[in-house]
Amino acid sequence: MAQEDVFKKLVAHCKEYGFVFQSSEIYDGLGAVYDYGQNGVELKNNIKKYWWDSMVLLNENVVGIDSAIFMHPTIWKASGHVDAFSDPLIDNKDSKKRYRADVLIEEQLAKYDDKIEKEVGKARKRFGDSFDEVQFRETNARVLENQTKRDALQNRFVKALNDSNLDELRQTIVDEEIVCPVSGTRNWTDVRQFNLMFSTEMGATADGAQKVYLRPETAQGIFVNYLNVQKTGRMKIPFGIAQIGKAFRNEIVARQFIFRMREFEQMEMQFFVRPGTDPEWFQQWRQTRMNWHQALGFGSENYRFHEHDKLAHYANAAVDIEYRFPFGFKEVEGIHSRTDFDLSQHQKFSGKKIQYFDPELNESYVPYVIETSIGVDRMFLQIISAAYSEEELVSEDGKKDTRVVLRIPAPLAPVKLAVMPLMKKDGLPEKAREIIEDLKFDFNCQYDEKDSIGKRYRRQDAIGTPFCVTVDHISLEDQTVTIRYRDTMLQDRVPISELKNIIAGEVSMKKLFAKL
RNA sequence: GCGGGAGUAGCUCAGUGGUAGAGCAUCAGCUUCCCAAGCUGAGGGUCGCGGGUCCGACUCCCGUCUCCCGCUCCA
Repeated sequence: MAQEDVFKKLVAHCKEYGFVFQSSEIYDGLGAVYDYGQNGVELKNNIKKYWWDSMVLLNENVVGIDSAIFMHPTIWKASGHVDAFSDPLIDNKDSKKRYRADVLIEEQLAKYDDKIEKEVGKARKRFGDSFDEVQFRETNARVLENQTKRDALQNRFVKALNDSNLDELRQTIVDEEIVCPVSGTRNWTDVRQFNLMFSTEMGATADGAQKVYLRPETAQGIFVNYLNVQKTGRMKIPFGIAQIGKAFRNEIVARQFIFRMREFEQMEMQFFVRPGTDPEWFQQWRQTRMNWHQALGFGSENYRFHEHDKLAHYANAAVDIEYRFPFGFKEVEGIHSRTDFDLSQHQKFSGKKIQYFDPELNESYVPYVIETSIGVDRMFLQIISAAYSEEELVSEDGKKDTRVVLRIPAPLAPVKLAVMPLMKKDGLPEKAREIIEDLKFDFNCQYDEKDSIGKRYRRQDAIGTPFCVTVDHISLEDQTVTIRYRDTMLQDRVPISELKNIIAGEVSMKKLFAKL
């Protein structure tokens, strides 16, 4: 089966079995926004619990917070998002290629530099040791001509950027006769500004309102609370702050189902360390995080690290953990060494001292930060992708058959067990209800009496229920039931009184933590 | 945002200028009983939405929304 087909089936399966629906579907939907259904929300909550517990419960030096989505607008200036999240884009009408207008102009500046360096290089070769480079640069006609053009372009470019003058940016591209590298033409569209941050207004009256942004990442909520948590929690470096929350990005192109959404959820942990120890903590967290992923048992060969060669403005090291999705290896989690960039920026913009007094060193410093950042929705998609399988079965009498089963790790499964009477009579339904009454406070249970028992098993397979408990006539005599396992389809007969223990052992998060 | 393709029942799809179909799924009843597809019956669609042409539009035209593929972007 082709991989795209697998992906299509996944999307269909997610809808058909109540995992993921398109947002506002009865109104034709809303682009790149999705809702989680009755089973999806359970799986999602379990993923968050797996992460949260592995961070906050398992590490005594990691604590959690829940910061607001709205934050002071200056935070986004300090973080660099106001500048970096808004790109002026221009399309070439012939090649249909899109470029960042500022990048095109920067490349043009580089071309002037190349021309100048070429002249200088030629002269150096010609004159050898006696070459006076400074004088050459100041006097050579060709160098001066290019330098003048370059400076003029530079000034014009900076002014246009500062004024956010998009027409001027376009005119600059036209005047410089910049061509599309693909089509070679100068048939450009207008320059348009894409702001990747959503904004709204706070304050009821129009004149008193201030522009606020929906956070494009949860990290800043942690940084601006660094002092609060460190002081009130009496935290000693190294320590971490974890947070799970929604973030919003107005993506130009948001596609591939829930892989890239405009409203998404992040699970982030910022780990504050002594400057200079950041490389070793970076190594440690990258391994810890990989272990967390692989503990789910989907096969280590399906994961890999992807080292960044191009680093974001705040980072001195960055690596992604990628999973082999049906559409290729894609990022699920990022581990970034963010240096002291964020805390220093907030120190600068807020005017508050954000430092840690290290008693061992007897000095104060701005801590360095190692960030682990994972998308809940991507993790959800990763698990569904990994868990989805179509199996060919051959029954005892040789009949061929297929089943669709979600092999979700039991601790993450939306429904832990289904209890069903073998037949809808003779008191079996009542007995089944009785069992559910006893277990429903411990596990998410489902009752089903409709259709044949085999069909009911398949329905549970399709949503990844790890255990099916069946009540038959023997149950009424000796208080035992059969428990059928999703992955093997095998059954055991066990006393009803032991059900709780058996299932609890299998669905506990401890089962996963044991592998960390 | 550009180019290409698509949108008919919960799902997969058929249909075609003349009152909307199938299979599966759902629900009710019966039957069998430990691995889907037994019998009987029922519900469910203003054919993505809006406009136009026409006596008449699911079908033709225009617009729009959404999805898929490619480009582009990705902290």
